[in-house]
Amino acid sequence: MVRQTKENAELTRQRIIDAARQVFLARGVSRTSMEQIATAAGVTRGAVYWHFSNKTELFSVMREQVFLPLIDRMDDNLQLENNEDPLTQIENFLNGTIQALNESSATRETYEIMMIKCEYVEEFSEVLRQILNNCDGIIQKLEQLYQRAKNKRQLRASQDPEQLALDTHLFFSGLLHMWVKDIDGSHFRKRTHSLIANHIDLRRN
Amino acid sequence: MVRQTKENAELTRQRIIDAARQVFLARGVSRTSMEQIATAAGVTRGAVYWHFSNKTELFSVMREQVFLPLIDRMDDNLQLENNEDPLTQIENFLNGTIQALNESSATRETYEIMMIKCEYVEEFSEVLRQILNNCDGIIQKLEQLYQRAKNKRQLRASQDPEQLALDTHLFFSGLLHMWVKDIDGSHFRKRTHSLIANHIDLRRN
DNA sequence: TTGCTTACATACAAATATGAATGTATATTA
DNA sequence: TAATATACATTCATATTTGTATGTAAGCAA
Repeated sequence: MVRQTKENAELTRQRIIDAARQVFLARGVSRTSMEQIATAAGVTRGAVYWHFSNKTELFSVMREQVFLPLIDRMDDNLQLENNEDPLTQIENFLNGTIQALNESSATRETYEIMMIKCEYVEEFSEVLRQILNNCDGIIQKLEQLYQRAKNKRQLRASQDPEQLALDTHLFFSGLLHMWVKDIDGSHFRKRTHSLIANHIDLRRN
Repeated sequence: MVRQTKENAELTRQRIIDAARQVFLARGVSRTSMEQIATAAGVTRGAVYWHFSNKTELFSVMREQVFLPLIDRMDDNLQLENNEDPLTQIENFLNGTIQALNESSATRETYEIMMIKCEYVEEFSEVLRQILNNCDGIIQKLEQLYQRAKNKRQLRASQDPEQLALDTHLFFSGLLHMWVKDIDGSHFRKRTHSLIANHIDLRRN
């Protein structure tokens, strides 16, 4: 088979991305060779290089396929116009992210690759900066929501929205890391819901 | 120079470990070759292979040089016999760990390597399990301290020591990650102290 | 239908890495 | 002080990986 139709080529491209995710997950990004990805996708390196100029680009595409939609969802979920009560809105946002991990293996695997199967050096340190920037956005939105909660007297007195937002972000950042590392689910995965509820409850008036 | 005295050999060994840390930090563990480590240490690969059987062993030794003392310090700091008030004890423990990062570049660099310059696959997944186990120990001790705090009526009513311990652990886990990633210090490093104080304050009666 | 392009496969050259084997001069020990 | 073990350096054989270059059959446009 030498020349595919356009749609088939698109399928091949996606198969390569999926294969890359599998191999990255199993062997780590650095140890993964283009040959291994090609084999896993059922093509040769020629095909991989035709679709992607190198491993870094392939990694970026894989990452963006999962993260761009995720960021959109976050933006939706953290909208200020939402008329739910702010604290519940935050809780829903946190739960929603965990739900995305539970429901989509591509999302789950990509998170795992990015957290414990990737070394952030050279070309990859750019990715780190993007992550940091994304964090900033989330923190800002959390702060605004906490501010609204404060205005509505939902918070116990003397709580600073900025500090609460940072605390929540760090909590959730830690939770995601533990969720990913806790592969067998015994420690954290099963308790996520109550951990989040408790975290929010600490703030409630 | 062909045969060193025992003490000199020990110095060489330590130079190799320090060199490995530098190269791991700059290039990531996977991309680092024994040759690069040797060059950085001012020896040849022969010397490196003489002291360490392979890169994995060298990595483990580097890690343990920093983490074993650190775990000891944690154990000391979280002792129940300490007669300080429990919440302050937790706060001191958290601040102490951050202080260790600030004061020792070896500690700081090793943390950074382990968090964003290492891929936890194959031989390295064992390390992940060790980390998880260590976390369990910390969580348990935090829980006991929160229990003592509760007995002393330091906590606001209806707070569960186990949940508080988990929340604190996740907060601190996230903080360490952000601390490491936030290289230029603009986002988190400078505010660590107040973040910790605020986290503990949320619990105080 | 012809001719150009596409979507790959195959082949090639260069670089890099590893572990082990071997060499060797000096510490150390008996 | 002779024998041996140590602390390396040097050499070697063997993989692996990468990017590119080239080949090729089939799709597609004119």
